[in-house]
Amino acid sequence: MPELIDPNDFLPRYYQLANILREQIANGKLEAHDPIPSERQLEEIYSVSRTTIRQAIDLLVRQGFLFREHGRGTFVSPQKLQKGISELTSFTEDMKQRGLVPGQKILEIGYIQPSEKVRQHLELAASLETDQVLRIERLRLGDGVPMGLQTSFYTLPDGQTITREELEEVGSIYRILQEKFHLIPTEADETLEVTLATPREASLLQIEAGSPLLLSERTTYSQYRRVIEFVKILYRGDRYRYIAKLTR
Amino acid sequence: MPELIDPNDFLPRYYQLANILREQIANGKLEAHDPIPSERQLEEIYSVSRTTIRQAIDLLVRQGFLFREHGRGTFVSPQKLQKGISELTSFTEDMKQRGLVPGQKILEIGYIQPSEKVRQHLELAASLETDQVLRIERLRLGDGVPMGLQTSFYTLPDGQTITREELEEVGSIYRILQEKFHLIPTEADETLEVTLATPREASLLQIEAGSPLLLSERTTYSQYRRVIEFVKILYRGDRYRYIAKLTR
DNA sequence: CAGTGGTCTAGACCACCGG
DNA sequence: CGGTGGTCTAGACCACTGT
Repeated sequence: MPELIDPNDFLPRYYQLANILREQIANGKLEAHDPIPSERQLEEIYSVSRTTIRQAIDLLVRQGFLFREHGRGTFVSPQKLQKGISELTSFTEDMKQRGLVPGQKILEIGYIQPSEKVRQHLELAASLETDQVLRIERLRLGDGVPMGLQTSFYTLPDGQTITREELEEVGSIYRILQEKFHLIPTEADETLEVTLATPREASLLQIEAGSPLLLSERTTYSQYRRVIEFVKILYRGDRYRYIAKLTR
Repeated sequence: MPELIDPNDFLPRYYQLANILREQIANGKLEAHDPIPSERQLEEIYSVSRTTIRQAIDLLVRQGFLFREHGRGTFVSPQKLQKGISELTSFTEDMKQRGLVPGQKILEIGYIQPSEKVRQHLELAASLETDQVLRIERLRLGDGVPMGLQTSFYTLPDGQTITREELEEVGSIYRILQEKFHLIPTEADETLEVTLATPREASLLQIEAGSPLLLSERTTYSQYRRVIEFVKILYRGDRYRYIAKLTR
């Protein structure tokens, strides 16, 4: 017998229904390419309107769990690579998803005069003001070994800032941004390219100078579509692989 | 005065409305962070129901043109990098989006016995059958200069195939897949990593052996969530940059 | 408080697919 | 043809935001 929808639950009904269906996919009650019940049948089963049913199915289609075929039905998608792909994640979350223990070594934290490139990415006016920008340079570790060299830039509200002690204690800047500044990263533009390690980068990453690196540059936006941060990460070419899910 | 919605148009109303709003963003009538009219106002203006309005707005939100704030309104997103980001595109489309003229030189086209890796990506049973797989190796050009070396693998229905002449004439495999086999690429899983050019790769790409390359491996799925192709592209590290849009 | 987006209902007609 | 998903209507109540 199917789990039911509780109209008094704090979760919306379409969301409860999506969870029920996702659960049935996860535990194998529904297998890849199986049809799920039709929208009219689901209306009967769960006593919610078709609009709500469709809202739940829409969500699962966007998340990649189901696909529709006009005139035929709605079916379970075969799940390929791990889920959570092409989602906006912090380095910390990224490592956890890959099954590695994230770590960091803070190399430098302080205010600098931003370069033209950094100013553009942070959307700062090209003024003569001594716009000071918080710069944090960290060696990022996965299971204790160097995975990448990360340099991030922030413009924080008013006289507020992030200290080395805070960062060492909390570990994740995203957590600080969310809890202290109520900024939630919701979107990002990222570019990836290849580059070669300078002597300094090489020694920090424990590789030879001239080794190939994967360079990621990312601008992250808040829930209000304002820039939160600009981040450069140099990943060790031999240890890191980028994963993306594309749709049409 | 706003453009209007034609109930007899072959396009659905929510889609027409989305086009109208997208146009207003494109031509600057609506600027970044401007509020658009409220959903009740849009009901009045365009004489469609609120459900339809919301369907149009949902579409634009997913496409990154608008964002909502509960209790405040719906606003225009600042557009950052060029559109079409993180969408599933063929090499041909990718080059066009970057403003380059796509080109190709077919190096080899024929049937091979797939390696274990290729067989896994194409989801072929690890049987003893002499599963023959179509392999196409092409040098891909942008504005006439080598951008990447592409090797793709296909399992096509029955006795059907793709010939060199066909490919040379049409230019894009995606067009052949769509027009001849009615297969529409709708989703893909992609990984990116760094590698170094072998002597053969280097000479084809007109770079020095040992130069850094960006290696993309992609499995593409049809509208029925079946594997269509497995593609490897080696991009010249000095000429190609990968662009992605991430959401949360 | 009034106005916004978020959720939901109970209908309706259409376009597409299969037998 | 009956069943499927795709679109659409005209309402309703709720949760959140600002003043």
